[in-house]
Amino acid sequence: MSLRYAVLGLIAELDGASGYDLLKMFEISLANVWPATQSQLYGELGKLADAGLIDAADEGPRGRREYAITEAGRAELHRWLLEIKPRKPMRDETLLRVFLLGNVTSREAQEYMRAETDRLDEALDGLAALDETVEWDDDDLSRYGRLVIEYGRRSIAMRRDWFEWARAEMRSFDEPAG
Amino acid sequence: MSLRYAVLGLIAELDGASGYDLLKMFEISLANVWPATQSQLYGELGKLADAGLIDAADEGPRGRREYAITEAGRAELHRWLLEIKPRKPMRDETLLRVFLLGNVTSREAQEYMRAETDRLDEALDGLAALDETVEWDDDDLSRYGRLVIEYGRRSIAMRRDWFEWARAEMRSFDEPAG
DNA sequence: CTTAGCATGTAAATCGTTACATGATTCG
DNA sequence: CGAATCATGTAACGATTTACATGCTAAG
Repeated sequence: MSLRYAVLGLIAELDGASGYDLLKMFEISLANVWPATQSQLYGELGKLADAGLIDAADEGPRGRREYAITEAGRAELHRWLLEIKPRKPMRDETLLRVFLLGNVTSREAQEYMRAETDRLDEALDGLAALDETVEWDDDDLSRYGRLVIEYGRRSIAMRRDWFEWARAEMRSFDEPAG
Repeated sequence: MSLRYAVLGLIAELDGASGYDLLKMFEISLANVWPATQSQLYGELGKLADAGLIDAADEGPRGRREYAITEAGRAELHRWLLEIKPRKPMRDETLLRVFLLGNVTSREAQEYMRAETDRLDEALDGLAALDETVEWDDDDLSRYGRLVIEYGRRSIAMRRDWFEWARAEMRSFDEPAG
């Protein structure tokens, strides 16, 4: 159900947005936190309107249809944000690989870890460069968005350090058990 | 497609396992990295067998059917582990909430962050306690599993620190922009 | 007038979750 | 025998991905 609230939340912050607007918004902001395709988005807009959580305006210029959040929508969003606790474990494909890394040779496994460390180093450099060019506004989306970006940075840094540490650990796997 | 390789990888490491065995294995090991339901598992076993990546033995005692990985399966697993790079962004419901936190009052948002910090502190305590009781074997699954557990610990610690930091940042949102 | 960008939708396939259904065997 | 555990499967629904299909409008 999370996409539903991602869409509802974006409509609430933009107030007056078309499916197309939201799609662009997803690309530049939510993409790394909760990706969504165009198909999914338009489908969700229909369901939200049916549920009375958003109002759809009549068709404008190019068949454009603007949506605005209703009072019921605001209440539902508020409830979801504060009262519903996420409890589903996140899927992490990289970790799944590490978990199964006993299926390749120790040499291959360590090389894999080294490549991942390098990749994350590059990602960190990229983020640092980005940070110098982006200008941040003072609206809610930008302010909370900045916090999420910093989360991303810390997350990458942690992964990088872990890969380096884990690779060192793996070197001891070759030695006879002690 | 990841579940496919999770199952294939587990069969490779256990060599000679039933759907039921794999299900139990998922619960105690992979659950936090790649959860799967019983339905999904049995479905995947059928598909893997159809694809010739695993061999199904005849029905044993209670309708039990043992699976073993084939050479083709090993090759495919090896390829996936080392050559396929994960590129899909991970979905993170908590981050989605933070992103949309401009939709509640600043007070509510900060209280939310504080609660999350506390929750993660508890999780860290729980992990520390667990670490003292669990005994680790010397097989691949245990060794790589231990690395994954450490990843989990670092991940939680990072999240905890970030929530604390972000909450402090949010206090400045109330002041007039500078 | 042609292209790029705006704008919306539908179809098909796969993946994931929940629930239901059934039967065999072991242990007390 | 009755309960717990072993063991497998199916049905239905919702979420996600990919691809296709269509038309409008602004700018060069």
